[in-house]
Amino acid sequence: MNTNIRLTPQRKAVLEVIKNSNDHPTAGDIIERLARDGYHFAYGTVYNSLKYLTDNGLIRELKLGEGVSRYDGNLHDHHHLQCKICGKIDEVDHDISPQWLKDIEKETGFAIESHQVMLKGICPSCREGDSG
Amino acid sequence: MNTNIRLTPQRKAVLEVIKNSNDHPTAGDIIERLARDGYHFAYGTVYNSLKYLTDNGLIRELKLGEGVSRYDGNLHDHHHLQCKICGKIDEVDHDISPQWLKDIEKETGFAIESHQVMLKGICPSCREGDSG
DNA sequence: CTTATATTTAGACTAAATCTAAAATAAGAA
DNA sequence: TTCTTATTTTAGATTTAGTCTAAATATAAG
Ligand SMILES: [Mn+2]
Ligand SMILES: [Mn+2]
Ligand SMILES: [Zn+2]
Ligand SMILES: [Zn+2]
Repeated sequence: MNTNIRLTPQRKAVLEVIKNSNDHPTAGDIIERLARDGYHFAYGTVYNSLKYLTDNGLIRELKLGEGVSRYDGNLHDHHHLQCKICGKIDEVDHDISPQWLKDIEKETGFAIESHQVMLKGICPSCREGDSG
Repeated sequence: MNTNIRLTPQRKAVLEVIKNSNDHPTAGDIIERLARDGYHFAYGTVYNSLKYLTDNGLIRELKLGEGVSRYDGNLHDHHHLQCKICGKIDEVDHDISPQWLKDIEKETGFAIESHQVMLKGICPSCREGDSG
């Protein structure tokens, strides 16, 4: 981990946008929000900044299986729950049992370094008036 | 679920390739293997077939956060473990606690329909002679 | 100030997947 | 069978997310 983090104006602006969002924005969302704030950075710069901030632990990159990366300013360990209908992403603070992970390590011989639980379902507002 | 499944020669060939693979191939891998077997289908046909087979429950589509879909002929509920170094994908039969899911439903109000645990780590053969 | 290193920029490029419109195939009715 | 309709395949264009490149700019070190 790099102790000497260099926050250029571009990186700072990207970080701010993410810290001020709680909807796990994509790179595209972030570029839009930057533009709304008057910042017009090159696409490559935004992607480089996202990589830099992720590599330095200031944000988290989420790959929820949509084919797009999302970014998260919430650094606590948590999982995500996405609504199949409206796409809304909710957070889950419960973590899975450490024993479960140990059992899998024993069984597979892998050294597990990270795990992510991706849950899909129907959110409360989409459940209202559903026909299923 | 559709009870009237129509297996065209193209769909049948794609299904065969997946059933004969245990490495969770991508669409690209599948096209390569089809070519090796003498089949030269249009890209669109292979993608359409994969969608058709997935929608009809004959195969599973996996999105492990690589930006590519993989396909799985193993229809039993299971999770996946990928090596950060060589990319190998292993299967995990342990399932997470149903109570854990119920707790999350109660807390979030979501009706959970599916869940996938994605584990990352270092596989046994990549661990041999590691310097970390 | 001068040189080396790091970063940004615009735009070309890539890879995976989807879309389109025509051609081919299969199914159903007479 | 023949006519008609629905489904599927095909080749190639298009889309989307992201990476790469090389020049320009900014920062740091001597
Ligand atoms: Mn989150
Ligand atoms: Mn599997
Ligand atoms: Zn919803
Ligand atoms: Zn490995």
